[in-house]
Amino acid sequence: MPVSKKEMSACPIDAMLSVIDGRWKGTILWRLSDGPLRTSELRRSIPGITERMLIRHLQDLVRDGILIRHQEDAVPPCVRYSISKYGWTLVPVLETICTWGRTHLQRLNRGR
Amino acid sequence: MPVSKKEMSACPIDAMLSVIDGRWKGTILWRLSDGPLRTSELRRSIPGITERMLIRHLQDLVRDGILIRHQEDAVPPCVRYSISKYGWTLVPVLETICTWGRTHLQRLNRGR
DNA sequence: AGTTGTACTGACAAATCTGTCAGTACAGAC
DNA sequence: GTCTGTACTGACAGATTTGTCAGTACAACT
Repeated sequence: MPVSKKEMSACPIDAMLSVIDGRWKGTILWRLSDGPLRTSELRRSIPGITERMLIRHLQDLVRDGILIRHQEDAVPPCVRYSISKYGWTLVPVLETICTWGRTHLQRLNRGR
Repeated sequence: MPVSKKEMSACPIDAMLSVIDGRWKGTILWRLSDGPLRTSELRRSIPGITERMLIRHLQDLVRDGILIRHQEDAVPPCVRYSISKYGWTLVPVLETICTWGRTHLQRLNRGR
């Protein structure tokens, strides 16, 4: 049995979660849904994230086909990330998740 | 900065994922969406899960208000879990996740 | 009398994920 | 000539999650 869901079960729920699961992936996609950003712009727009984690998550998302990496061959390097056509199919799902999450947060706050 | 999303950020996406995140939680909810089950029935219906993990996840889900634990005081003990009214608001979200996950799995299979 | 089944807990090992730190190569600013 | 910024990699520590194993108390069955 796989220890992690990332090792890919045939369960569609697990398959979906393996794509957005990661401490910062939701936030990254959220930022990029307003338009493409450079690596350093993303880093500055997400308080608390480290460069290392940002790049690891970006690579995951590119590998899964959600993001596209545009590199302009220049010095200093200039890399821009954008949501792919396929990635856009994920955005409405994130919005559904977000809507439920918002009511959940309200429920938690009412609870005390 | 929290190491884990479980420590509760204000991000609605993270809040939602913290509820269903866990190696087997999706599967547990999936099984229970067909109706209440006893602990041991759940365990037998989910191949690969251990009793320890099942119980840990069940307790999380009860704590989050998603499941209800019905105990009949009898020997041997008889405990049944069902999805709460609040938990049912989560089910359509899981279905959305599942739908996307299914197309994602198809895409992965076409890719080789 | 020994085994099985029920629903759980506690202690701990193993796997995985996240964060920290140093280092790369080059350009432009000071 | 030193410092800053760019986009990354590699090695490793620390945290978190998952899995393994033993143990509980009682009843029913053989």
